[in-house]
Amino acid sequence: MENKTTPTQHTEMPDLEVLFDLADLFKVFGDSTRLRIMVTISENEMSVLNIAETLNMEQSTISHQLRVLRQNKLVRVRRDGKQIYYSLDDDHVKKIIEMGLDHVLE
Amino acid sequence: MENKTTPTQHTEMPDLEVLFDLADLFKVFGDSTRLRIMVTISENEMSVLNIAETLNMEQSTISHQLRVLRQNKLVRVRRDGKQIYYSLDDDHVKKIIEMGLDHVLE
DNA sequence: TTAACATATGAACATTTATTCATATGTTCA
DNA sequence: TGAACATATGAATAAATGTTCATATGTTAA
Repeated sequence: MENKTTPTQHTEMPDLEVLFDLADLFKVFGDSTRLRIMVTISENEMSVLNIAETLNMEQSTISHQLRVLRQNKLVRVRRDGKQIYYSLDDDHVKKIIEMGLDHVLE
Repeated sequence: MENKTTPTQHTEMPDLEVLFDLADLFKVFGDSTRLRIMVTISENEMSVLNIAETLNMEQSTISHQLRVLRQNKLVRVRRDGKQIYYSLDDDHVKKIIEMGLDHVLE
């Protein structure tokens, strides 16, 4: 637990480039399809087709968005035969989503 | 072949509408100008012009983005004479940014 | 090898969105 | 009241982005 009474605690301002990267990260979370994918694979890994069926969306759409998630290192990939299974990369990702949910649901 | 075996229920999947709201929230964080504004006013409230000067951007740009932040209840507003002072709404907002920073900086 | 399936990708299109310019609204003080 | 200042806003523009369609790549089994 943190004590909020510290009077003059200044967090350093992150420099410009970091803030651009941060914006890019949040941009990835700022699309409902990607969010739904992340939530869908947050507990168990899933194949691309399985995700597409679950969300009732085109395989192509899911694949495109999975690439975005991959490029941002938010998902893990595992190939098994013809299928490719995706899962959330780490609990960090889940935490970010939950943090946002807290704000939305309040 | 739509026979989906019941998944092991861990956390409940947030319903569709909540995920849309969540995406909208992250969308707000997914712009570097808005992020810079939020970081800038995270410690001390600031007038619009002051923010614009600090970030070296047009007053109009800042004002437009402040409206977005206002509409999403991420900032607090206080008028004092001609000036209008903005500050971050609560520590929740700061937490979300810090959580994202953790991921970006790792 | 070929057929069937699973996934990825490029191009086109439509939609969203951030910024700028010009101007409106609102406030203070002479 | 009017001038000067601070902020907000509408319209226009340009850039970014998500989805779809068609097709390519990659894998397995016959």
